[in-house]
Amino acid sequence: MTTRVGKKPAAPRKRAYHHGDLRQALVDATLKLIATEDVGAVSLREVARRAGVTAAAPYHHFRDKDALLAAVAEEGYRALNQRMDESLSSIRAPRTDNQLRALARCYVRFAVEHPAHYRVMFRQEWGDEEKYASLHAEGMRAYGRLQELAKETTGGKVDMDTLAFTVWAWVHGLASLWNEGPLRKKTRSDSIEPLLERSVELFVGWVMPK
Amino acid sequence: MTTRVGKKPAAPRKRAYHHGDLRQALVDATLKLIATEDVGAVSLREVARRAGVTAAAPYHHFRDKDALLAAVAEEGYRALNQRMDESLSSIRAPRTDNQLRALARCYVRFAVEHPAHYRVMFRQEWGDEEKYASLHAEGMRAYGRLQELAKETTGGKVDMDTLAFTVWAWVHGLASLWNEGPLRKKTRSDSIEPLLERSVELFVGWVMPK
DNA sequence: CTCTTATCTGAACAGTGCTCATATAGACTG
DNA sequence: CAGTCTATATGAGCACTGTTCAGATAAGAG
Repeated sequence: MTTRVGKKPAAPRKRAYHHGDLRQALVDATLKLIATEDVGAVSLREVARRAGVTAAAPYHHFRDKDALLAAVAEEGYRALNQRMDESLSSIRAPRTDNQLRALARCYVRFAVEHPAHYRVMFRQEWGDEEKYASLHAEGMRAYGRLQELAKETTGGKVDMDTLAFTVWAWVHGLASLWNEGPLRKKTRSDSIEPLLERSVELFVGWVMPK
Repeated sequence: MTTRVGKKPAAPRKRAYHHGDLRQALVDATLKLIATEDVGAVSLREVARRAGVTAAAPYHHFRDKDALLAAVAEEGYRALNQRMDESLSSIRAPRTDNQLRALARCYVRFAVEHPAHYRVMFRQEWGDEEKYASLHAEGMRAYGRLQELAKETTGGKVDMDTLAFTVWAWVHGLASLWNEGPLRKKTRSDSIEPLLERSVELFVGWVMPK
């Protein structure tokens, strides 16, 4: 039947079929949608509409709506990872404290610049790591950077995972609290930058005292 | 028909057409729903169904679905605040480090024990603080505890708000990362307790060095 | 007792996720 | 080239959703 016969060995590029590459087009349409609207405005039908295709077409590329959103989330992690790489490689004095500063800043900035996208990345639905394996893989790449940094900092002797977790919790908390509101209301500025800068210095002072 | 009590001041029993306190019944039904299912399973119609009422009835008590969820969120903050109060008042040696430990533990535990409820409390929809004034008020009561603690810690001299924010970000991050998955997968235990305990000691050691 | 008002119903509308039989267009085989 | 074969897209349809609205009903005020 329509179950895979194993003939097609992971086509590197989907050529011009009916649409071209509908899968990516759907992901892009979703990204464009959540860039302005919030994630609640994402409906499979609207996404299909924007891709110029019927409501049933996406089901040939994604198992269901969650599968599309998972692909969007995965691309979020990819973008975040790339940004972290760029940020780390552009440090003049690559001491661990500067690396922590760079990672924290670009993590929080990414989340604040793309709130809906960031929210999709952390939906509870992605819990099943077999079902969403590639998403988890990409997410773990991000965590890997924190782990490496933690290893350098602690010298591997004490509880490096706890440190990495705690750092992640901190930046994720800053970003989430800002994006979801309650934190935003307590500060004068409409930018997170001042708060971010102060929190970073506070935190770095704790983790890496001179 | 069941018992027909003449007076009905505080609405003990669901009565026929006009049922005692539908508003609270709807909130309770939602709470019962998200105690087992996740928040995506909450539909106004299902909640109405469980309250033994038609789909249109809730609209006499809540402007829309979000208004119901906001009431649920508000009750979440109330429960959290109560738990924090109890926790703080049951400390033997009320030093600031013990207070921070207590707050962090009971905050994270609440979030982990009621993941869906906690998630509702931090929906981006509550951004409008005029529209959801009472919700924001209850949320700020929770933040107030952190602020007080930060004031005691810093003696009011340095950046107490930054400290309070950072602490909040930390506990919120721990709870969120655990609930939404990525963190959970990196630890052996199916309980957050070991990780929580280590993170708490790490953090307290930073904020309040001996 | 009548009248008023808050509450609840039943029906309806538009929109959703998803399935299925059917149509079509590239790609593969001969 | 013709003749498949299969992935892709369609359009209709189902069950469900949030929300509105005219009308029924109950509870309380006069």
